[in-house]
Formats: sequence, structure tokens, C-alpha cells
Amino acid sequence: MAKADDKLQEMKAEILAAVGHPIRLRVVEMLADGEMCVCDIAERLGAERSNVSRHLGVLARAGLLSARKEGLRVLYRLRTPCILEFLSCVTQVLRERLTDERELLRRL
Amino acid sequence: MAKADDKLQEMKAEILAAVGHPIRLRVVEMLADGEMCVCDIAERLGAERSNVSRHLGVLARAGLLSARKEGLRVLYRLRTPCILEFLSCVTQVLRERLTDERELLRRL
DNA sequence: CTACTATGTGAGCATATGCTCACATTGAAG
DNA sequence: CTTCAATGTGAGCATATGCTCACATAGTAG
Repeated sequence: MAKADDKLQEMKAEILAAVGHPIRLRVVEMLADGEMCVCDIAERLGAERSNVSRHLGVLARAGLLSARKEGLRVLYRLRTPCILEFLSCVTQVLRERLTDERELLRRL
Repeated sequence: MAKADDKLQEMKAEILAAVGHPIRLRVVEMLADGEMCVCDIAERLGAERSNVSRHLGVLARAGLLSARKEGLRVLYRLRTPCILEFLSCVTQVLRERLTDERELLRRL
């Protein structure tokens, strides 16, 4: 069933796109240490609360975060630990890219 | 230097966003088997060539692909093998998400 | 009850992204 | 040389995304 396969592919892309934003990436890295509430995340980022709330929504809807309410606050946490592992691969890609660019610069 | 750190974070997000698109994700998976030219990729995807060319450009600029010319064709290949590993993490995230949604459905 | 805090969401706007069509360039082949 | 094939890119448009402001809701505290 090619149609269902397309849908799965789209959902995978959605997950990747969710982490593909500076603020959301920071949030994911931040949550490596444990769960946090929206207000603390917003303060650490120095970002607008409503905006952070939206970004958290994107990550949660993609399936990367889960939330639980504790009193007035909503605590978010990472759901799937392997996310942190693959971020190290991203760093590796970036390192290679920057190495190449340095090489180009040297030959200029 | 917080400014440089922000820049790096932005670049990491760019890498993730690059894979965060259905077509580009497919391309990455497709290239797991080895290098391919634009025309073959476009045909396999059933997508417009100019469009595929653009997507390949996005992936290459992000540092995920490299290209070499062979006669008339340009062959693209994956640069960093770990990308494929982290795609399995994405699948895991998706599996958890779908499991949860099934659970919700069951309780309806 | 009222007052306050944390969160989420609708509306609106500015910008980014994705796609298609057309064209330029590059290399192969006749 | 001419002709054709593969690739890349500019222009234009439609849609998506990100941000801010304002407001609604839910829970706490007094």
C-alpha cells in the first residue's frame, strides 16, 4: 500500500522537521537533563512564553515530548532517549561540513 | 561566545530541517544503497526534475550529500553514514506515537 | 469570593518554503 | 558545426511557518 507508506514517510519528516528549528532543538537538548515547565524553558531561552508554548506543542504533536500537569505548571519531558544520540550524528555532519569549508578557504 | 554558539545551533537545526521534508527524506533513504544521478532519483520519486534538483541542493548545502560529475550526469551520495542510524530512532519515535494514538482510540 | 500565575490559542502579519515553468549552461553524440 | 540530454537556477505564485499581541482557561493563594 503505497499510500500508507507515503503517510508514514510524511510523519517521519514531520518528526525531523520538528527538531529542525533552533529554538526547538535547544528545547530538546535542554530536556536531556530532565523535565521542565514552560516558564523555565522560556526564561532560559529568553523567549516569549506564548512562542515557547507553541514550539513545545509542535514537538509534542510530533511525538518527541510528553507533558504532565503539576499544579499550575505543565512539565515537558523527552519521550525517546535515542533522539539525543542522533544529535551527535548531526554534530558530526556539521563538523565535516565546516572542515570542508575551511579547506576551501585555505585554497582561496 | 554565545553568538557563535547560536550560529552552530542554527546550523544543526538547518541539517535537521533538511531531512525534515518527505521528498528529501526519501532521497536520503534512497542514497543508502549508493550514489545516484538526479534523473534516476526524479524518476523513482515520480517528481519534477527541477524540483528534485533543488531538494538535492538543500541537502548538499546542509552537508548531508556530496556530488561528483560524471559526464553529463551529477551523482549524489550520502556523506555521513550515521544519518541512516538516526533514521531508525525516528521510526522508533513514530512507533511510540502511533501506539499511543491506538491506545486513545481503544478508549473511545 | 477576588487576585494572581502558568499555559494555551486565535488573529494578524511578515517572512520562508515548495512547486512549476522557462531558460541558461554543460557535456555527449551525430 | 548542430542537436539532444542532464542539471541548475531565476521568476512568480500559493501555501506554510514563526512571531507577537490579546484574550481565555485552569489552577493557586489570600
